[in-house]
Amino acid sequence: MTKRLNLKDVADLVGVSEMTASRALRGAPDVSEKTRLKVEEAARSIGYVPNRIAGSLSSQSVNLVAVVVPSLNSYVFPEVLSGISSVLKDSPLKPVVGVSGYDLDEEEGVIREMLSWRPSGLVVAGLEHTDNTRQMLQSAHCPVVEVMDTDGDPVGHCVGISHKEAGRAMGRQILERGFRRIGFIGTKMPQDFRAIKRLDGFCEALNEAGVSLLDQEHYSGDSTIQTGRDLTANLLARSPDLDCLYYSSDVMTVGGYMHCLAAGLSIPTDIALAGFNNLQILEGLPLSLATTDACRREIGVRAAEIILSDLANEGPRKFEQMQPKIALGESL
Amino acid sequence: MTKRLNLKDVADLVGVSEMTASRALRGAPDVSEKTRLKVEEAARSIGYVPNRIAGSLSSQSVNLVAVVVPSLNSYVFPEVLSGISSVLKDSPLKPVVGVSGYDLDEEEGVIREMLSWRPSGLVVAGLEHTDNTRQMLQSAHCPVVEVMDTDGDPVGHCVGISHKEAGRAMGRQILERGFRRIGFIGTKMPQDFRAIKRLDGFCEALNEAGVSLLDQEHYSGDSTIQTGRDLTANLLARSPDLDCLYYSSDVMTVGGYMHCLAAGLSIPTDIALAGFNNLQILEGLPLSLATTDACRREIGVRAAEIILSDLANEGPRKFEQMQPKIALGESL
DNA sequence: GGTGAAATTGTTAGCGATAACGTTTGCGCC
DNA sequence: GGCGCAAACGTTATCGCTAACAATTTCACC
Repeated sequence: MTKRLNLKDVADLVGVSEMTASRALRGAPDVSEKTRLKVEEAARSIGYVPNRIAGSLSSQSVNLVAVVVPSLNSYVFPEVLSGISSVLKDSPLKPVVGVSGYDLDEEEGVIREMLSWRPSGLVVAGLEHTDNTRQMLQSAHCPVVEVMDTDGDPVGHCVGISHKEAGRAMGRQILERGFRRIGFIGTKMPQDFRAIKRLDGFCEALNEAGVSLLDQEHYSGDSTIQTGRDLTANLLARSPDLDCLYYSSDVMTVGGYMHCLAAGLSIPTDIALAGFNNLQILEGLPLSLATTDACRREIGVRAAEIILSDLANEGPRKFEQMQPKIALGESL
Repeated sequence: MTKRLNLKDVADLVGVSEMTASRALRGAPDVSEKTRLKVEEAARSIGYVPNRIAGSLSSQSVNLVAVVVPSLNSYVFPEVLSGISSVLKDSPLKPVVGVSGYDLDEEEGVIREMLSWRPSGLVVAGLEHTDNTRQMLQSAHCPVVEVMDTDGDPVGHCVGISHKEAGRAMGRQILERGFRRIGFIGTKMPQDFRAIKRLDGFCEALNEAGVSLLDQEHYSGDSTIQTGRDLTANLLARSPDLDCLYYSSDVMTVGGYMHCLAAGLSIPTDIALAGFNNLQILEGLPLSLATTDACRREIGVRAAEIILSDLANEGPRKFEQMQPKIALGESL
């Protein structure tokens, strides 16, 4: 193991002060071109990597934006991330991801960990948090954006869609198409607040038309095609007279579709299917499945933009509600 | 905006020294239970979040493990991450993810950024790096594990599978089943080294039997079902006499399957399909598709274990080659 | 009560960089 | 040559915390 390199090593090699070396490497002004080149060359030659821990402590600024999401396996959040990254790419900031596992206590821990690095911004999925988390977000010395959901009481900025409204809209579409014997397949309730809200809105729409949910199935953990297929089989075995199924996620809907393919059910004649999110996996299927676009990428983009603008010029709290679009496809 | 809280605020509130407060909050020994409780209570009451930047600078240790992967959209790496996380969960270390976008220059930047935070360990996917990256990894003052691939010359520890061997094995299986008119669909070559290696091995196996690849299609960017479907359609239109297709990823294979469903082709009679990775999306399909399990989770687990053990007791460089298992399914 | 060792608390000195301000150098111009 | 200003470079203090060591308190036991 060789010596740990620091700025002094570079400075000494060139024969300048640490300050000059620091300025040169950061591209700060007040350094002659000649010196800058010498310093850069020296740093490269010995393989110096600046110590951002020291730099950040000294400058009281950290070029990171914390992003806390429930899961990376869900096909949903990578796209939000991608939106965030695309905006931050043109800034000095970098996203750092934390995963909360759909657990508010774990979220609290992850957010505490994140904030302990004093990031320049924090993006967190969802509006539901523990009291401690809310206090931390309140007193965080950086812009905070709560994303995905607008049905609730945000602590910081907020960008998302109304899941309740999304559920209601899909309910109306389904009714409008004449379906009346409707089932639901979704995540186990305590875990996914947005899925609950969609189901709430969905049921409201049905109730307004005097229709009620006939049957439902729940699961916990990440959504998978297999789960969707199995639960669809269960549900249809138990309630064979259902004519339409609403799923809390497209992944599950695809599973339902697979069940239908295997069981020889035709869609939407035998059974209609509708999901949520407008995930990429829907593209390329022989049948286009009904879904609601959750504006995931756009939410990420706006979240990052809000952080940048708040950092540039602290403005009032923003609350932006996007309008998710239903794609009816051929499955309704 | 309220005052930025620091350790002194907590210490003053309790009436102890910063050092005692620091020890209490870190759970360090040499603090009376009574004092510890008072300090913890005080910290909670004012909402103090420790500043890990300062802490890490002072203690010269950072409880982070950097993980650099090409993409988070690919369905592949989240599972490696999950393996890493499951192991680190029982340690003080936390994973931090960086995304290199299948670009070695970007990888260099991401790794430099990561190392500038002086992490306790670094996991990076792949053995191919720029010269600068290799130098950085060489002189990094933390354990480095290169994962996924064993066909090459690792700088640090290495855990993975031989993609060349995996390709060869699948080639043999395909030949053994009597297919001779074989096509390939994969990522554009410069981008994905492991896909190249699989194709190399695959072709070697064919050549040994006097068979050669009849046709192929390439794409760039992330693998999607749609792309798989489109390229399969293209390829079969151009070379209708193909009897078997090998894909560089299961996602693409699923796309191929979807094309067959839509085009009324029966598998494997009309056309046989084989992919790679053994992704979760294969589960629940009406037809089980041939694939090779890439041991993704297990690789993540071992990588994290190696970091922990290296940290505990610097040992010799490790090189671990896992044996991927072929699942023939019903598509060959 | 005095003693000594253990338990607990405090003090000092950095960690490696940068902000802020001070000093020197370069150089045009009278 | 000397003045004055700007560019280039250096010095000092500090960011918030912790390692290492010093000082104090506690307390069992004679």
